[in-house]
Amino acid sequence: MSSSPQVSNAAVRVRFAPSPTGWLHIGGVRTALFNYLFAKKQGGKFLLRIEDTDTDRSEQKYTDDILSSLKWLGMEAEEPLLYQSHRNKIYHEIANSLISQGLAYRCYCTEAEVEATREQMMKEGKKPMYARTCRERVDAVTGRTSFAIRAKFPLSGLTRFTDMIRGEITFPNEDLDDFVLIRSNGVPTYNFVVVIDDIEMKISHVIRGDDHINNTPKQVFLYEALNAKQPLFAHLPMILGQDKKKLSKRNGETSTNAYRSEGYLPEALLNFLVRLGWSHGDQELFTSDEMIALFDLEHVQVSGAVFNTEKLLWIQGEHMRKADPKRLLEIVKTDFAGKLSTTSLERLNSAMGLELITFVQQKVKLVKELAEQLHPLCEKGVMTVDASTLKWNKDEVLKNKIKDAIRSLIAELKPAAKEPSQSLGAYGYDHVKVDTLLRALCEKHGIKLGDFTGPMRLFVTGQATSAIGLFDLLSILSWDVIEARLEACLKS
RNA sequence: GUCCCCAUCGUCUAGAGGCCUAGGACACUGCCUUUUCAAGGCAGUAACCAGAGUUCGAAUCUCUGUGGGGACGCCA
Repeated sequence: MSSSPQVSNAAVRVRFAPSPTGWLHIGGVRTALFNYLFAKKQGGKFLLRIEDTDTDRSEQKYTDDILSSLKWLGMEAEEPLLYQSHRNKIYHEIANSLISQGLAYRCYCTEAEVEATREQMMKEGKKPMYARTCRERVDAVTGRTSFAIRAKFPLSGLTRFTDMIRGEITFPNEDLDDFVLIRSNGVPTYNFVVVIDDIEMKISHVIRGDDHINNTPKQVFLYEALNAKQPLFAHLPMILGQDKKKLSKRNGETSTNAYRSEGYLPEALLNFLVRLGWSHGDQELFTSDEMIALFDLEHVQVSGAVFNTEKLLWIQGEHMRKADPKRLLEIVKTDFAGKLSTTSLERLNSAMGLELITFVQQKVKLVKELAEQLHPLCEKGVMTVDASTLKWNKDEVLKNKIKDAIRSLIAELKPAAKEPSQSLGAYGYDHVKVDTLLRALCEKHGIKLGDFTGPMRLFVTGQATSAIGLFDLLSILSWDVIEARLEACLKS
């Protein structure tokens, strides 16, 4: 995504902070996008942090995927990435300092004990929480060496913060837990490190999914405990599946690379995503520059949005038609080479290939479909086709008339193509001329144009449905290929 | 269960008290165009969760109810 010149506002710093425990989630992309757009619009910076504190589930391949997908989408970090796994020492120092200030404490309870009280409270109809057994403990428990570190969260009062999208949100402190800062295995938790790192990175605006609203009071407590200035919070509505529940693998495709391999263009995916929870009047279609110029938090929706694949496909089609054919050619070559043969790929690189793309991109929506359409058109030989559905199978007389007409057509075109490997377009047979010629032949042989073109289209395009008209094909494809395919048609 | 958030066509949304007999888009239906159609053009169906209040006036403000979602982890 390119960025138009904006006023520089160095104070605006936002981040996208995924955890590398899965492929880049499409909902994560929307979060990243809103952060990115906000930063670009304000002239601030977009940063990236890898939240890999969950050592069991974090994997390098997922980090690689997140980075390559973001690059594909044109949203790259403007400062070096921060990896939480590299900052363990700092987290421990801060935790210990909180203990010495009386803002955190060591908890010697085992996970099983904590789990037991949680279940008990649930049964009693209370909010499941830690029983605060170790909160006022002064010494270590005899016989136990392993401990977690917990926040000493206030027992009463209110914690509030202002959300830029929803206004003031208030939580009674008594409903909040003494959450864990450092696990007994020494690994710090999300709620703890997110605050430390946002302070370290000088994040001014935390823009994230609204599933984090409930985490915010815990984090507000930590900002105060660490004596740091709170960032401004903006909680985005969730992206929902068709079942109106949080989008997950169960109710829709969530990995970004899946959309790429389906043949979606990055700008189309972003355009679709930006309209999920944000609007600018009646405008549906945005270029990447327009998104940056128009984006604002004021028009972000508060309620969840269902991920609508049909609309995504429509937006994709709109962007496909506007895309630069040269760029589409490159995408076909890098992402969809497998849809073509060595020969068709080679011939696609010619002027003919580019001309075909300009036609096919008007009809087809996905780049994958573009590649599939292009293959038989660029192949040199005769394609195997299923002629059983042709109308002429039911009418022997018609079939002969059509074949006669095709013979006449070959007889007329063959001498015209002085160099058979050239296209007839090179000899003046453009769309209009082909049109006139075919209509004249139909009249002469007493057949309908539709009946005439049916079998020809099947054999020339090599497929049942073609995104490009026969008249155009006859002038674009090289004559030797057309002739061979028409001959095959005569033999069928 | 407890806490938090939310509530306009099937879906994405416009809407900041009168401009709303609620607008746009996707999808759907019909028609047109046409050399196939998967493109294009035109038209149509379709919504303010309910009830009270505030007001001359409410989709817009308040309250209650209902419904939905999210969070309640030594996941992030």
